[in-house]
Amino acid sequence: MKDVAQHAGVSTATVSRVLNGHAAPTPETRVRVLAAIEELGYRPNALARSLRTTSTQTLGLVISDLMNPFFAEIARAVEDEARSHGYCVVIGNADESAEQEATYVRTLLDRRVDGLLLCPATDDPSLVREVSAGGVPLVLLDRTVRGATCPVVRADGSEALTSLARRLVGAGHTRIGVIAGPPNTSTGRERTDVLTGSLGGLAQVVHGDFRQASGSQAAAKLLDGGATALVAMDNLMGLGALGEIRARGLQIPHDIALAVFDDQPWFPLLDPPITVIAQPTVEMGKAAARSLLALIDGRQPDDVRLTAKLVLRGSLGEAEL
Amino acid sequence: MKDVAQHAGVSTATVSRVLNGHAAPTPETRVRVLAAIEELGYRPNALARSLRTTSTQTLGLVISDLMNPFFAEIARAVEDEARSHGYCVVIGNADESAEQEATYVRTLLDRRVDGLLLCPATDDPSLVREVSAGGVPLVLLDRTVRGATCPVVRADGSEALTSLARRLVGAGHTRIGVIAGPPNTSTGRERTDVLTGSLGGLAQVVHGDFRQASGSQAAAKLLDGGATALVAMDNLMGLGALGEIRARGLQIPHDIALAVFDDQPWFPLLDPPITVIAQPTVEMGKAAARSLLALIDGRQPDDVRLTAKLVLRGSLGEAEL
DNA sequence: GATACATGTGTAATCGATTAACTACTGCTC
DNA sequence: GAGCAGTAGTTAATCGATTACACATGTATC
Repeated sequence: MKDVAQHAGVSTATVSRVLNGHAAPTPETRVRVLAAIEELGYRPNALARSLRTTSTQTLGLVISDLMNPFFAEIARAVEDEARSHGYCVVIGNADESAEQEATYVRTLLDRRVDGLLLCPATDDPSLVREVSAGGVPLVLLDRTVRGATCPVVRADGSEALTSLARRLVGAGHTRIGVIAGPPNTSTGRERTDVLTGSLGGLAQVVHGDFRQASGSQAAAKLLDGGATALVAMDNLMGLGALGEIRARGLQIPHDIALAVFDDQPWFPLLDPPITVIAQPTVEMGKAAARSLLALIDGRQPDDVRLTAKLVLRGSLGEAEL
Repeated sequence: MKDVAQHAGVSTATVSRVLNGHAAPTPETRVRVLAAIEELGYRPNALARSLRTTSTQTLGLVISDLMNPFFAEIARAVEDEARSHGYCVVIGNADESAEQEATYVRTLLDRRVDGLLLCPATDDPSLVREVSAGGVPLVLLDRTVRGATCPVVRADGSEALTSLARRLVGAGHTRIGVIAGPPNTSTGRERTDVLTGSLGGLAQVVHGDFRQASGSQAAAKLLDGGATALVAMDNLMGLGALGEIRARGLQIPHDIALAVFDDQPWFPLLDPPITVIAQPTVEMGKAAARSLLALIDGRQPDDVRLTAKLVLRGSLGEAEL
């Protein structure tokens, strides 16, 4: 910057003003400075700028797993929305581990992100409190924690789940296997509670960990238990369940009915196509980014609840008639 | 930091020394300082540290699309490897657009990333030159550019592709549709060249853009042209092709043979399971991260070429016998 | 007891920007 | 021509760390 100033015959203050679009400099000076910048190929140091202004124009996003297409799409949406407002996004992979999540959150705070989006690995509120205590704007995404005091953006699958339950019961299923998420995550618990609630005593629940392998194992256990219908509570466990069903040579929906929470582009390609509860993923990501930006801006955004929808495609068999 | 120093009755220099594990401070002083840090909940400002040390412990990763599972997995692998070496990764989504790619690269340079991983959207070398001119360590991943002067990490599918071609020809296919990537990307061009080369005159090529919709369109065109086999050059275009095949009610492999470049976890679940050329995605990501870290470390890593493998699953029909 | 040397800590410059406070100049009014 | 306002630009403090250098103290050497 000093070089540019010298080159243009002005002080660094003037260069800075030109850069930040202040009113002061004459058009003439402005042109000279811009020419010098151009000529020297000068690019301002964002670190120095941030240190001085205490704003990094960066959001932190901590999610459980980038390879889970659900979170990848969320990340994509957050990134798009943030960029359109001039913000960058730093993504942290927590790998469904609370410690790694905490590590990442602290790293991001150390780097002075302007705000943080978090998909908490567990519903333990201590990390959230730590962030809030630091005064950093925080929005929870997809999952919440016990007694959360910050804005939360999530999907509401209650209606879809009860409707799904009604259909399964109506079609005469009496042993319905639920491949549930971890009970210490809000989504894991809530979805399962709603579904088993509407199923009366017909549900058998096995908890997985939102990963493919656990889906296979849970499916195996439930099939052994005589289940005639399976509901997987996220797309990766659904993938695992599908693998197990295939490995046993079972036919959907004749031998086993299947529904999965969270849609994927390839579900319609299976034979039969898979019935799902589709979450408005992109909208969730965008809404969360918007809420966070509002918070950074000093406003106090409301919680957002977007409804997930039951999409019937054939894998439930007669339950869809 | 000043507060901590005061609290511990030492100077900021000593605090800094304790923080950075210098030999100097007495165990006694060290304990006092650490106690003060603990008590005040002090966390060093990474921005200030970076400004002074000119090292951010951050890598930049610019990819085409986070929602493409191939890139998501790459990102995941890069992130894992980087973290295990104490580095963070900032991910930028270029959306297969050269301008957006350039914008992102510049943003990352402005933030003084210690090194950059780039999956170039086109094979135009100007952006690469710009980065190199700035003296920032750079490694290309998956794709290269014309006359690249930096390390490149990519998959080599030649063997798998020629082997695939041999099988298709051997099975008597005479009109083989190739859903190719954009000709201005190195992977798009090279894969297509190798395949059409080994197919003699039997190939019909339609170019897509590595996205699902283009895969459907290309498949439609090729099917209209009488193709009896399709090869999609990436997983998203493969997804699109599958959709088109299904929409027309065609049976794989009876009516149409299909192979896809790049494996996905759900390909084995289709009926029949899809034959693919599997890339060592995770290894690519890790290798690229390692190369970049080596470069940052002042060493001069070699190019890496990992071989992609043909995985026969049934969607080629008699070509697999 | 003076000299040298090691050791632990403090002082102050530095990284590269922003910005409040100040100065110099121009032009206008009375 | 003094006084005042307004404008363009400079000087220097500041953000929060690191680190070269200086300094004080304690120990070993002759």
